[in-house]
Amino acid sequence: MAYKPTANTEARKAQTRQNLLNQGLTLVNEGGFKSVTISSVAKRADVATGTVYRHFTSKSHLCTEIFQLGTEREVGKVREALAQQGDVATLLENATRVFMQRAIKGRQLAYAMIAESVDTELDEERKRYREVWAHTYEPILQRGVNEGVLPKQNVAISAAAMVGAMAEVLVGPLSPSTHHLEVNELIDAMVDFCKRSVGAQ
Amino acid sequence: MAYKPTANTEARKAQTRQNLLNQGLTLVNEGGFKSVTISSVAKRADVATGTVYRHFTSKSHLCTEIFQLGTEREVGKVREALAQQGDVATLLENATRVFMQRAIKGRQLAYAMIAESVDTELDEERKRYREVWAHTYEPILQRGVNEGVLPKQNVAISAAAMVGAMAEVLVGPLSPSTHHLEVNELIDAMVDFCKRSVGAQ
DNA sequence: CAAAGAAGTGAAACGTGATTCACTTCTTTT
DNA sequence: AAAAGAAGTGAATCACGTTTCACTTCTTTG
Repeated sequence: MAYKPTANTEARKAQTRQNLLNQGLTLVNEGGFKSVTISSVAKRADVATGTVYRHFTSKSHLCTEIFQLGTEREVGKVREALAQQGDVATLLENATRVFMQRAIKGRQLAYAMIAESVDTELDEERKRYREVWAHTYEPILQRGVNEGVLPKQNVAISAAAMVGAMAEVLVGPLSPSTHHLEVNELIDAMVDFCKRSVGAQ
Repeated sequence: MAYKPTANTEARKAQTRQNLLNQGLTLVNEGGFKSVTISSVAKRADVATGTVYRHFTSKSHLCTEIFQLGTEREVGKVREALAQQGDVATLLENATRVFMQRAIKGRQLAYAMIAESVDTELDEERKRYREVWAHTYEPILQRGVNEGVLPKQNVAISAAAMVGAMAEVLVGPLSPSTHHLEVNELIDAMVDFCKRSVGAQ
């Protein structure tokens, strides 16, 4: 008589869970973490609020996972760009473009992921991911330094600083309202900035 | 019989108001905006919660003024550094050091001022101040470009990016816990980074 | 000093959103 | 098909901080 869900049932449950995360991410996309409430997520995913608690122990837990999902996705894309063949300057340029381009569509998301503060728990997670970001850029910088095409520098700091620079221009003067600036102009400027900042060319 | 407060009484009131702001700023310093509540500020200033509403129409209003107070202070210091005599590279270096040094003691404050999101109203204010920051650095960059010591570039973007870079390393890998890094090492690295990023030597 | 009005008080009302839990529905097992 | 347990529900409760307001205290004026 003892009931154990079959693989199939478990899969369905997992799907609900995943759906909650996806809908949550969508919400962040649209209005940042501040628009994520248990009921807003539940409504989007078309389940009751109580159901959310069958999958996540607390709102913090839910937000943390949403954050991870979103960040992992972006980091992955940048890693991909950096894993290609090519010289340091080119790869750096490509990675910058990928990061910027993706962040611009989905600016709200980028902002939420990089800066928006929610609660202590999520802030901790974000701190961890700052390192992930830095580590994403570190290898290419290190390679550049080793090859002698980049000047000697603390690559960890340079990497973090580069990410910060990109993040800032995304949420700063270039807010959706302020359009005295073409998107491409911005990206080009940042490509130059990033290259110069680490001493490429 | 109609009572009108004398200058003296008004001064005392103004003092209460100022005290609320100062105590609020202290709280931000210690625990970010999230630790600012009407009652925490009131308690610190040793007045009742209701009193706060005699001076500020709402929590948002209070936070906005605290934010302005804190930011104005920092911007002022950097402006001062940039107003000295000297060549572009030197002034830039000095300004970077001032910014970084001040932000490091008072990291929580720096973070709160630059990134911590609180409510829509304050976010608006922060957006305004991002421009202020950018404008603070713009003139020196423009001068550098004019003098030909810096390469042609979009100085507004460069300025914003520089600020972002500094902000990031302040809240990132260099969190209070992570001390594998000397403060001076960090500052030096950022001075180099900033100079390179705008193409100074 | 008495009246008028400003400044200050703080307990209570409110608002918002997280969390709980008794209950229903769906799946599996015998 | 009945029992056992998992998944899902959503109204009710709770937590926590903001805001209000009737009231007290302080200051000024005639």
